[in-house]
Amino acid sequence: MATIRDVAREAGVSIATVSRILNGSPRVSEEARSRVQAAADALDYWPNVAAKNLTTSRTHTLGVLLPDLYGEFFSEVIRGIDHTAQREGSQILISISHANTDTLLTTARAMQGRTDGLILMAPEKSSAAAIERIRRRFPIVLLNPRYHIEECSSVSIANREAAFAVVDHLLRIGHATVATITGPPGNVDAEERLQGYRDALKQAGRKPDPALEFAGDFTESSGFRAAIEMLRYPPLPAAVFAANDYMALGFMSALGQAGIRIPEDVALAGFDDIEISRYLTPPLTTAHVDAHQLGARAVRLLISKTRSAGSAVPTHEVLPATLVVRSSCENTGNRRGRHGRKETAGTLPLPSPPPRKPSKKKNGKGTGIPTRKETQP
Amino acid sequence: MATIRDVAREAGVSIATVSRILNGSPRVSEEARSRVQAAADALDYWPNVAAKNLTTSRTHTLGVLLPDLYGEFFSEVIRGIDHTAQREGSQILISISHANTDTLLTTARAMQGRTDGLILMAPEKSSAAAIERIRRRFPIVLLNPRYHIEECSSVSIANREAAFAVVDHLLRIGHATVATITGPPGNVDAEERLQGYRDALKQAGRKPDPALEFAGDFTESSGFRAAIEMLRYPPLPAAVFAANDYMALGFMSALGQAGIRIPEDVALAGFDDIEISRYLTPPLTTAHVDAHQLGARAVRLLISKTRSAGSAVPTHEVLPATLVVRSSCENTGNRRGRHGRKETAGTLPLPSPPPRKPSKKKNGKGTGIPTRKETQP
DNA sequence: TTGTAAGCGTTATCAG
DNA sequence: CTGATAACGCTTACAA
Repeated sequence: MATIRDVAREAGVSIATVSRILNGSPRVSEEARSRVQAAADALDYWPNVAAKNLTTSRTHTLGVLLPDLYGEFFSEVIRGIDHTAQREGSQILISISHANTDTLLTTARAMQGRTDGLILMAPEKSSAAAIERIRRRFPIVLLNPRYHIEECSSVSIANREAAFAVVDHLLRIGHATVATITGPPGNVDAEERLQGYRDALKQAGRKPDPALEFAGDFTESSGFRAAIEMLRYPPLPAAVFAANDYMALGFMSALGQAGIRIPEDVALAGFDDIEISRYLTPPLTTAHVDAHQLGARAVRLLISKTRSAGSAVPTHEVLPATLVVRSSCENTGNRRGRHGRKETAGTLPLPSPPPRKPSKKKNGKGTGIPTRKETQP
Repeated sequence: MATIRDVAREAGVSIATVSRILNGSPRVSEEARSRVQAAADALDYWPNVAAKNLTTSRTHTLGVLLPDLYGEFFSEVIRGIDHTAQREGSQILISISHANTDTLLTTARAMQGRTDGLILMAPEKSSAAAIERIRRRFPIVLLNPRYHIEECSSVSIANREAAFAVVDHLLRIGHATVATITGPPGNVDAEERLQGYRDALKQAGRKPDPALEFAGDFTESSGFRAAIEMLRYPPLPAAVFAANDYMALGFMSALGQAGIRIPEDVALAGFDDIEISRYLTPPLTTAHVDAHQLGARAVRLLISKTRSAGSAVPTHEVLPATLVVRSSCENTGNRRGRHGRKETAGTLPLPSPPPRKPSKKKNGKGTGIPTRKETQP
């Protein structure tokens, strides 16, 4: 492949001149400029980015270290990161699935010299030590985990507040007992959501009951298993708060098989508002998390950090989550009654179009939980 | 940050020795080894990867250029890529959303010197010219698009064959008319699936009817709109094949609102088998695509290509897709009859656990369409 | 076994 | 405005 030297020779100038021209330096003659451009085009010259990185010690690349996520949340976070990075003229070097502190460190090492900073999502508390070592070498922004490492900037989700809002809603509309299906132990999101659940109960004057806290791990199948567990020891709770939508999905599936109706027999709410939640039967009440925004914020924070060269004080942004009320949590007051779904007559009523996502308000730092009542999609 | 020179000074050896030791060269004295290790640890030395890339002209990094995908398919492809790359000791540099040929080229340029090869997914046919330029500089593997660029290795999905199998199934179980909701025009997957649909009709002795081909664009809302369109001009077709699951989802949602039942009033099938398809009411018949595998294959192909230094002939792998039959496409022979779902008695039957994914058979190159009949999840 | 020194492809600092 | 030339941090002959 052609190097800057080839271009210089072809254009009959020095490599310094080529470099200047190709980087848009102002003090160059029009004549040299056109000769160099022609030569570069003729040779189809692409600069070697690694070499450029080395001399400038700027890479215009952001490292992204994620746990082994999957599904929509994962994809939206990445999209948010990449879109924003692209707008800021940066690329992203991704690595997923750092199982443990060791691989986390290894991956971070592989970023040395190739990234200007790191976006790091490590929901396990045990990674704190590794993070401490990493942050001495890179500007970093922590994604999501709110167990504060005060020295690092972070952007996280108002898990506790939103979970509180969800459960509070269930209680307010009259559900007598509210159970929960938790996320994996040691996971910060899971713990914060559980805390929100408990706080809501307490505020309503009820004591959290361990028998109502079913262990899950954020997978559908764990929601499915939790349902089986509940069915084994009746009576069913009036309502269930699953710590994420996937578990709610598994829960619904199990109940469907057992012939139990939602919300008539059990009300249900989830967390995350994954795309399909609104399409379920019934549509799922949940807390909407703007994953795209989460990634976007992290990038902006990180980029501003790399610009101010470490002098800046760490910022902690908390993204609010929106309570989205759909029919899965209704209190029909009609437990074990007749069919909820009405029989349709022979005519074919035209449905209304699906609702759009909530407008993305830019009210960044608040932790207030906006509520939205959604009609049937 | 400490460089190799600092370590050398600290250990009292030359930088060459440090390099040798840190890269596990055999011919070094035990004494030097321990001194260097100690120095490296003390200084917390992390080698600069960009510099290493420059000297060795190997990066152990794979570039991944994707269109603006989202959702599970996207996330699974990336996971498949990253997992496999990690196992092969490589990292991935991702860039998504190359809207057009221009940005595609720009992004590829940013990879120069930083990646050993490129995995490229560009479902729009118009990118062919750009691909042609890129492949002169990098070993590349094309993901998915089967409009053959013979010179490039590729791994793609048996879109046509699987779509054929789906529609063929609908016809075989007795659905008189089968409509389709298509993907966006110009998209290779969409076109191949449409072709499979038409071929199945033809094989059954029917002429494809443009009035039964509804235009969609792979989004839920386009499925929703297609449903409205169908409702506007009765009668409904006996069955509908949506070119992906998201559109099937939107379709179901619209029909649910209109009080039309699936499969009693209209049978439905999708494509992709996204995670939630099995949890829908009713569970969705679809073609299972192993997105993770797709990514994994691409990585293996690319890595073997980088090793054999361009001498190898291009390989074209086609990943089969599995027809997954669930209840959304049943022929109840009971159109507009009574409720399909049986009323449940007072007892609570325990559901069976959710079905697992099909076992990932390693029967790579075939295009045969394995079929799987799935009981209710 | 170890050290010296020549690159790798750029940018950036000087003189001119 | 332009050209030498010294970095950048590392690997790797080639000598010793």
